Amino acid sequence: MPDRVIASIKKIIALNQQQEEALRAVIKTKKIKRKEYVLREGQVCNYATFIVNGSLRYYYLIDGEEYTGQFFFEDSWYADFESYLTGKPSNENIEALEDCEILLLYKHDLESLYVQHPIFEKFGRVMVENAFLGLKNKNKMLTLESPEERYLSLLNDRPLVFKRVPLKYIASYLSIQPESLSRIRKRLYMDRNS
Amino acid sequence: MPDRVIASIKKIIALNQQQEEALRAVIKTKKIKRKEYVLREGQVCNYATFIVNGSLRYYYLIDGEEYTGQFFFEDSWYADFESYLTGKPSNENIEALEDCEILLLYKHDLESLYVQHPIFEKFGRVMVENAFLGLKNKNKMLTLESPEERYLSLLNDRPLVFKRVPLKYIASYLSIQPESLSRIRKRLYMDRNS
DNA sequence: CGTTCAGTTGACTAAGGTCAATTCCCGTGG
DNA sequence: CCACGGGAATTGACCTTAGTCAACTGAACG
Repeated sequence: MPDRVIASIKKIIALNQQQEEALRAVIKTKKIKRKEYVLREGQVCNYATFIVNGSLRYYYLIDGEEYTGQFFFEDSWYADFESYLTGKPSNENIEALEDCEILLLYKHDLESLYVQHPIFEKFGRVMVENAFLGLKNKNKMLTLESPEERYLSLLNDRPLVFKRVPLKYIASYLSIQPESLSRIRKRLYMDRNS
Repeated sequence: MPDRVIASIKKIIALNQQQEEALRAVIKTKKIKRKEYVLREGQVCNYATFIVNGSLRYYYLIDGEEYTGQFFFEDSWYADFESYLTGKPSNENIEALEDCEILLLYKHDLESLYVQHPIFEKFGRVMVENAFLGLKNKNKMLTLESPEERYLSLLNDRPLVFKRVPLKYIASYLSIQPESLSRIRKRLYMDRNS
């Protein structure tokens, strides 16, 4: 079952037999059910999560409102790097949207790997870079696009999201109200047939 | 003149005499005039910039429109870490808002410092973390606050910006049109006196 | 003194927010 | 297997506010 995560890492760095074994030795597997949490705010995110099956979202809770930051599906990684890097408690909640099988790679173990096999440092660096890029993209989306454009971009770029995520979370991710998302969809539908 | 940058770094890591000398040896100083550029899109940002005097902003140019990402004043650092970390050309333009004295710490030199004095790695890590935090904060501002609230937050948190940055760039930073910023200011002013 | 550009103002439009009501869908328990 | 309950999604009515385009003002600079 950890084969998938090995394959994922091999897309970033080449591993020899020995390195692959070292990695396998520290990977923890875990199952969580829909609506359960990988991480709750207040906890330190001292691991990176790889999704084997299922989907996750993370959100902030502010004044009782949820603000969804991102969705993740199988074969992808996520960690709250703000918490991971600084060791401070996270203010993110990472929730399973579907039943999940996930793998955990603890910071402690990854740092041991760095020492034994420095090639893993590149992996760590790429993870952080990707998180960076993700944030920048979301920033761009929010600054450059109107709510309607954001909806269309998401529909175009990640149609899978609409198959597997409830609309209210998508609205939250797009920074609009569910009612507005509903109207945007209706408007686009009606425009198309006129 | 590099004393200020030394002081800034010492807030993050303790330096002995030898380490301080090694650092001084690689710091480059530079002066740029208002409206000149530290970096133009297409160039690789292979250095971090420390501002001794003056102010900078960075912006993206998209369809002929400028989107201001952030402002920086004396005693602060900036780098496009997306470009810095990946070595790819930047799509940011870093422009002087006022005449500036800046210091450059090249990636090449910083990496040599890592080897000679591993303590500098912490400095590098903290720089990346701070950039991360900055992005997250901007994200939060854009998702959680209305244009008016963004204006008020900026006014409250960084009044200096309003003393030293033209309103049109502030509008761009807040992701609103200059006309709207003008009306927001008027509205707030009139509400206060009624 | 005139040119230029930042900033403001006006008129208008469109789109998203809010609150309330309704419908739809799905899972659970009887 | 059906009925019911509850949350998700939609719809309606109304309001507020930002965007757009155009005109005007004002200040800085040569």
